[in-house]
Amino acid sequence: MTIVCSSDNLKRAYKQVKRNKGVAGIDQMPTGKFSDWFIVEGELLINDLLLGNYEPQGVKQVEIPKPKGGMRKLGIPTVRDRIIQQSIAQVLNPIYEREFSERSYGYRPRRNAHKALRQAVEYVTEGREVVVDMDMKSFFDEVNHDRLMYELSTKIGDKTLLRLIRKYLQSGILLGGLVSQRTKGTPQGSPLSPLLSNIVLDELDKELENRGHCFVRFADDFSIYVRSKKAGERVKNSISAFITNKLKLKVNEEKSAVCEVDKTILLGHTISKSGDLLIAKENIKRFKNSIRLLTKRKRGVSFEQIISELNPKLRGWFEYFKHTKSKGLFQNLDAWIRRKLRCFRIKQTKRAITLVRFLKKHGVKEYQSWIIALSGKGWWRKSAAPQIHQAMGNLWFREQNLFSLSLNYKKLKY
DNA sequence: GTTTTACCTAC
RNA sequence: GUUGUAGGUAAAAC
Repeated sequence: MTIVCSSDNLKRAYKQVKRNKGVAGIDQMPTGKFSDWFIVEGELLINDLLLGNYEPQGVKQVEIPKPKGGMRKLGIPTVRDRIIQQSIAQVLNPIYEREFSERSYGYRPRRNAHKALRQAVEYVTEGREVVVDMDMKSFFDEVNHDRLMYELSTKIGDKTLLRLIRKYLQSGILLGGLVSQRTKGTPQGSPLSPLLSNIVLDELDKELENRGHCFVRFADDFSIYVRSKKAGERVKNSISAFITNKLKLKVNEEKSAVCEVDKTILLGHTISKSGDLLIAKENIKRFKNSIRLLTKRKRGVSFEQIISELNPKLRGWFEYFKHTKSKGLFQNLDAWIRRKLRCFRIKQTKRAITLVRFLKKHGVKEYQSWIIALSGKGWWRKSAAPQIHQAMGNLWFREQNLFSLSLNYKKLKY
């Protein structure tokens, strides 16, 4: 079988699974222990795979909270199955990558949300200011195994490999088959499922292309850009019909809508009619909450520690949203973060005398220090006082190496 | 060149 | 007995 013929493929798969640092599956074998196990049992495993006798192990069910509320059910395969699936994915990927649509951006090498957004912005600047947002209803639950297997058999000649994939489908490890059907929601978490979802939805891409639509797709979320509301409704209805009748998938009618481009969210962004990217409100709220969590006073955590925890977060968030038009927002957020940190720092002093000593050390007059220290204001009110600003100015934060959203934003523009 | 860490998005 | 997969970005270390 192609996936295990070269030991290099298996090794690469193992490295990838190990790098992801996932937890152990139901057999309790952690990623790090697999190589030891493989030395002893590997030959048997490969033999089973070659003969088509291999049976997948069960999945571990875990629920994690979704960022937008609700829970997401995950089905975590054992490390062994993750490695096998990963090696299958490594073989299938190059085969399918060649023929996938240019407008499909999720789960693919050299493609990402930014490229999808850039394409969407281009559509908008061409005057397509109405967007048809389509949402699939529990996509993985609805995938028809026979359709998928047929599609795979047109590209994959290896019968043993096809049988193995079918086993994964049937055992509910891959797309949530019988095992998960009685529960609500779909377990995800298999290395192969993103690729398979692209294979299933490639048919949709091809149809949209044939009809000449301007669209972007990221996983099961896709948006079609049109010039008028009327055209939008028409497109929505006919694509909806195509999805239910031809693809045998379900459309979530409640979450699918035709609306003005600046009233919908795509990949965490909103696009204005002038073609500017803006950060979606929900994402700003979520971001501020996570900063709040970090700057909540924790026992025995130093100021430097907080900054070093804050920086990667700020940088990561900035990296994702740096292409947006956010000069003012970034400035406001910077100011808000600095105030949070001032508040955190003066809270650390606890007593008035310690606060006075701290302020004096940072160049505030003794008399002024006492005024603020003895004022009845709470910490958050105090943190905005001029004395506090004098002791911990914007420049001071730069010396502490606090990442600045607005400074980095300026840096990329000029 | 290799490794690690952190962050973001989608499911 | 508590966090999966894929893609991406940055930083650090050797």
